[in-house]
Amino acid sequence: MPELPEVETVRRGLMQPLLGAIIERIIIRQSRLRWPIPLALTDCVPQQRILDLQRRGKYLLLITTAGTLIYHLGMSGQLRVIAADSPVKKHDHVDLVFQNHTCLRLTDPRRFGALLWTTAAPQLHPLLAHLGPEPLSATFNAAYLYSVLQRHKQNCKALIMNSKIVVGVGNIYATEALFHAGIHPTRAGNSLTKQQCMALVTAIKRVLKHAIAKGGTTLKDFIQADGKPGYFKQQLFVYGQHGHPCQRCQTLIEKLSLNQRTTAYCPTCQR
DNA sequence: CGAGCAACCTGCATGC
DNA sequence: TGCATGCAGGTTGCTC
Repeated sequence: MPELPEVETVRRGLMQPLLGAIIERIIIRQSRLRWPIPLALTDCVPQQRILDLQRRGKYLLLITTAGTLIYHLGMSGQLRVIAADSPVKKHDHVDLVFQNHTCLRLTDPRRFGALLWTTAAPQLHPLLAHLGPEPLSATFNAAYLYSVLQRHKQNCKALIMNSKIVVGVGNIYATEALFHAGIHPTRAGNSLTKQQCMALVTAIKRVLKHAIAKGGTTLKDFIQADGKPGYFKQQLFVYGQHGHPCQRCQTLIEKLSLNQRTTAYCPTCQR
């Protein structure tokens, strides 16, 4: 489900209901996600207060008095704040129950998501320690991207989706950003000029900011914390548009499989 | 070390 | 209607 804009949308939606809430207990119905959910959570989280809600890449960090809960939504994860006694449906794997009788419910049919715990600074956690810069930060700029891409001959789409290079850019937004930058997805990283890296950085930032402003992209099941869909889908130029005319030049959008992911592009606009 | 790709899961659309 | 197939927003970790 989520790329960076969707996770950021979820974070913003959860801020108001969760900040300051005190955890009463955690209910783990299915611990087998991407990694096993640490059962120690049962003892660690009761009585802890939620101090902050942060995001690093696609990871959502629930900072509590005693440590940090690290959520990842994988492909199909959803987080919603609902009444603690709401009926439990299939794939409702974890409830973080609060003293005010609400709960943060994690639902994840495909179970590619994760819920982990650390008492250290979260950025030191093995999953977060080697992540690249945030795409919306000043650290992610043309000079940086050019210097990194110079060292790789892999196709540029795989490189911008590599979280060691830059976090948060998944299949939808990588596809869209390459269109807006006029770069063909199969181009080798080390073949891009400085100007193209500049265009790509600009396009990534623009697409992500725009998607956040629209509340993310709802394809199938993504919903915001308040249960509403995201509205970015209407702004997609190439993702899912193969067979349709390019909005810029009318050439039919094509698709190919790259790094085991479907990639759409305009053969005229992207070179 | 980099690059390619299998694997982890379930649900859904499609075609026979 | 039923069944097989392929595809889906992510990421790690195995091979070569």
